[in-house]
Amino acid sequence: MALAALEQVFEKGQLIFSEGEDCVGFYLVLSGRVKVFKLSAEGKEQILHILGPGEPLGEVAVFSEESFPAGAQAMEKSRLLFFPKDSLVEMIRRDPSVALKMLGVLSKRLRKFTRLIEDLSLKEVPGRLAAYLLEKESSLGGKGNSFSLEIPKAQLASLLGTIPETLSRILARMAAEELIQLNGTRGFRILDHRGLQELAQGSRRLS
Amino acid sequence: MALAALEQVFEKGQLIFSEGEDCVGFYLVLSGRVKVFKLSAEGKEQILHILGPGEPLGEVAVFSEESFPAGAQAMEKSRLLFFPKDSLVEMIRRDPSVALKMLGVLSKRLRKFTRLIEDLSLKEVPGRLAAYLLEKESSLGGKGNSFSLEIPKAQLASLLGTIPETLSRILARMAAEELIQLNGTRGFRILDHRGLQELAQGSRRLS
DNA sequence: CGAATCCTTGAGTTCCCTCAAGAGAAGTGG
DNA sequence: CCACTTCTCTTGAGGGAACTCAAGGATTCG
Repeated sequence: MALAALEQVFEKGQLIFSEGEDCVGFYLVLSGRVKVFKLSAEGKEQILHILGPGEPLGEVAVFSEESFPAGAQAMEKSRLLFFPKDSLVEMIRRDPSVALKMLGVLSKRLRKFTRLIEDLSLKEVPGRLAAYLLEKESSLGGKGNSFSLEIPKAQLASLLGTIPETLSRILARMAAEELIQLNGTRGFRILDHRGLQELAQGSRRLS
Repeated sequence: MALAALEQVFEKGQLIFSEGEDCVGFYLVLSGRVKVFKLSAEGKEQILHILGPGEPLGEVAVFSEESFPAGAQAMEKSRLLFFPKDSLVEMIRRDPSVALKMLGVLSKRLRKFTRLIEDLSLKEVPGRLAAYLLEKESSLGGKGNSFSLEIPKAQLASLLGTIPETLSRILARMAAEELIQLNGTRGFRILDHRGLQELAQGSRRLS
């Protein structure tokens, strides 16, 4: 049997699937960026993750035989590869190492969620933001260099479990304390790594 | 090769492993109850899950080749079966269906975390509590029957991402609005299912 | 250049946490 | 069985972090 896989293109803002929908397969992101999110009754959004090229999407639903636990939407024009449910099971049967790989992916995701839960429950917004900035600096720029967010601030707020207004205020305070420097709308430079680290681990607070 | 597995007994309150420790294997709960948790810098605790007989513990660390992402502690005297890291990989090699089963377990856990994140980020404490009570009623008592918490309220608070004082106040308010009835320290009866459901989904608030 | 989106700032409110003290339950030992 | 300690839970007063609502400023895009 051939491993049927179908390439699909989603425009910016297009829904890939909604929470509660029946799962018929999973996706692999080829290009673009996709967000997975939850919505509250009042419409507030919590982003669970943002996926880029090479990352799988919707695998969870395949293994637990239920509907999608969250929605997914393209943040920009994106190409995805769709795998019908059965083909994954088939792939595992052919090559058991696929299973181990998949277990690794899920474990990593679980770890990421653990951290998000920790952040939401045990840290304040400045701490979450500090951690995010430090991580982005190292993955995008390199220590001491300036870097630029790849997502709008409203999306960042939703990723950090807050709202744009709060995010904006906290960035302003960080800048006032010379922890960071803001360049235009999305540009950043970290001035005080130590200070941000202390914020991230809760041993310091903004005044 | 024999599948080495070692039975271990942990007393109430005893640590099974700490966050950050190197993972040398995983456990299966035989009896008792075990909590998995995160601690903040100031000592506040967030319980990630409470595991009972038949549930695996610490699997995540096995697959992602890193240290434990959270700590684990016995909530009462518990017997656990310990499996060295390699034996799980070996089990999967012998019987690939083990991998599928494990994938199912991880998926379920991921789903649970998704809900916890949703709760922490998008719901208020009364909503989380209402959802918890409804779930416990159906798993312990049966609709309309009274039931009794199996954990101290302080632990419940930590599971819901709040503190005992807040929990206590909200229970009192729920009782005042005749949504629930409190019997002694741990006894409950749900009087108004509809009301609690509305609280849980955010379409109603306590006054 | 105009329209639309995104971002910032202000004022006010709410939820929940902190701190503190007392009431209740449970376990221990005399 | 009763005093004792200890643990758990409740209740009050106060404060702080973050949300809502509202409006103005900045960017981006067609």
